[in-house]
Amino acid sequence: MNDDSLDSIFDKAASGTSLVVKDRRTLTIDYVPDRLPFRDEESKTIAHTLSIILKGSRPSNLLLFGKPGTGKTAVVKNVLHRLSVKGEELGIELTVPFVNAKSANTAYKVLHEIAEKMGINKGEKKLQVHFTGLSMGEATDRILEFIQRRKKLYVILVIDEIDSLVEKNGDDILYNFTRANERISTESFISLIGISNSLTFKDKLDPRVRSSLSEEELVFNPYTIEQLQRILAERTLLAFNEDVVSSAAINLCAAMAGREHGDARKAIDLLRVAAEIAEIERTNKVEEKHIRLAQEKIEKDTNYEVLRNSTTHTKMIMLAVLKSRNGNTGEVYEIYSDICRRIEQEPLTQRRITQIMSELDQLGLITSDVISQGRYGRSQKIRITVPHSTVKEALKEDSILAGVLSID
DNA sequence: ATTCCACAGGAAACAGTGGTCC
DNA sequence: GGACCACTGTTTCCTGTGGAAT
Repeated sequence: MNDDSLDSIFDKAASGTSLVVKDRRTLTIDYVPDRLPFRDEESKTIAHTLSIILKGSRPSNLLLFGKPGTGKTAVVKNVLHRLSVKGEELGIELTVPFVNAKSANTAYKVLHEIAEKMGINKGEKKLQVHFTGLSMGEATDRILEFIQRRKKLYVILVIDEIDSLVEKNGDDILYNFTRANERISTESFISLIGISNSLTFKDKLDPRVRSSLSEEELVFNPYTIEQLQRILAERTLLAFNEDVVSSAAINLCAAMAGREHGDARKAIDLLRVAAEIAEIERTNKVEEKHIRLAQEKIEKDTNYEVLRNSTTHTKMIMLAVLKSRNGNTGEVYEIYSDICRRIEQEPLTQRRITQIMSELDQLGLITSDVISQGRYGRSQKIRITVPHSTVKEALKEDSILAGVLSID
């Protein structure tokens, strides 16, 4: 590629023009305001439940279930956006803090995030919830005190990925919030919307929390391939220049994402990466081959990034699995310990290694089958599921491990 | 039927860090 | 400045497990 073409690429980037994409943002966000992600029934049910708040001024809680990419979050954001507008028109003071429990991955962080979103931390110093230093009880008290003092404030607290919060931290925080209204003596109140990827998470809840939290429940089924096609067609209209994306490409994209639990987010991501590939090729069409290349690229990039950003010990375990002959837990641990010795690092305990391996399994970087060898014990047969070249490439970037890799 | 192996994985505790409160 | 708090990563201790060997 000569300098002229490089210049023209930068010029185009600076002017924002592209042969393919006209609005890149609509391919990177989950939710486009005022466009329901083809979940009319679900949207109406949620709106109906929340309308109680406007009409009758009393709290109501709601639980939503569904696999990732089934539009739960988008629907809630959409409905809440409209509710806020309506509330404003009616002169009702409404606040809708939205917390993702996967990024705020401890109970305390959730409280901190709520305080941030509600603007508590910008107000009176005595009520602020700093990101550490307070007890859980004190942090909860401050939030409730803030709500109490506002006399008539309706809070609709949305906790996304609520199952991951409960799994890691128990349901204490949910207990506190579902009971909070008993402690508020003014007209203010809190309603709770929980969004969960797992249907079974309710079983882990205290019965009192379960009964008040699941006043209303809604299950989001995976999108069908036809629905995915409609979603993609609509995004294509918003994001791409006219006649850029072939209908065959949209169909393939929908079919690929449909195979994996009807994940709309994945479908849109696939389209975005395909568009990037088409742009690099400097064509003005996104076709089936771009979708297939995008699928490969996404898989490779994700694995590579996960590995590259892992700790040195995690990388050493991957290397040990790579080097092991039969992939038994014992053998892998021995090889790992040997690598540690060679680079003069203290090995972690076998218990910790088991834990890291189960994390790698969840990430899909390795798989393990339990095999029983009778009197010779039970073990796991561990295999790497990503191309070995990807693993080596990612490991090479670690200065500590580069030496070990070059010897072998 | 019992023993025994080589683990898996839960629970609790600990160390170190970084923070607030009084 | 000492008491207290939460978080992350780890270790220690312990119980449970499937099936070949005895």
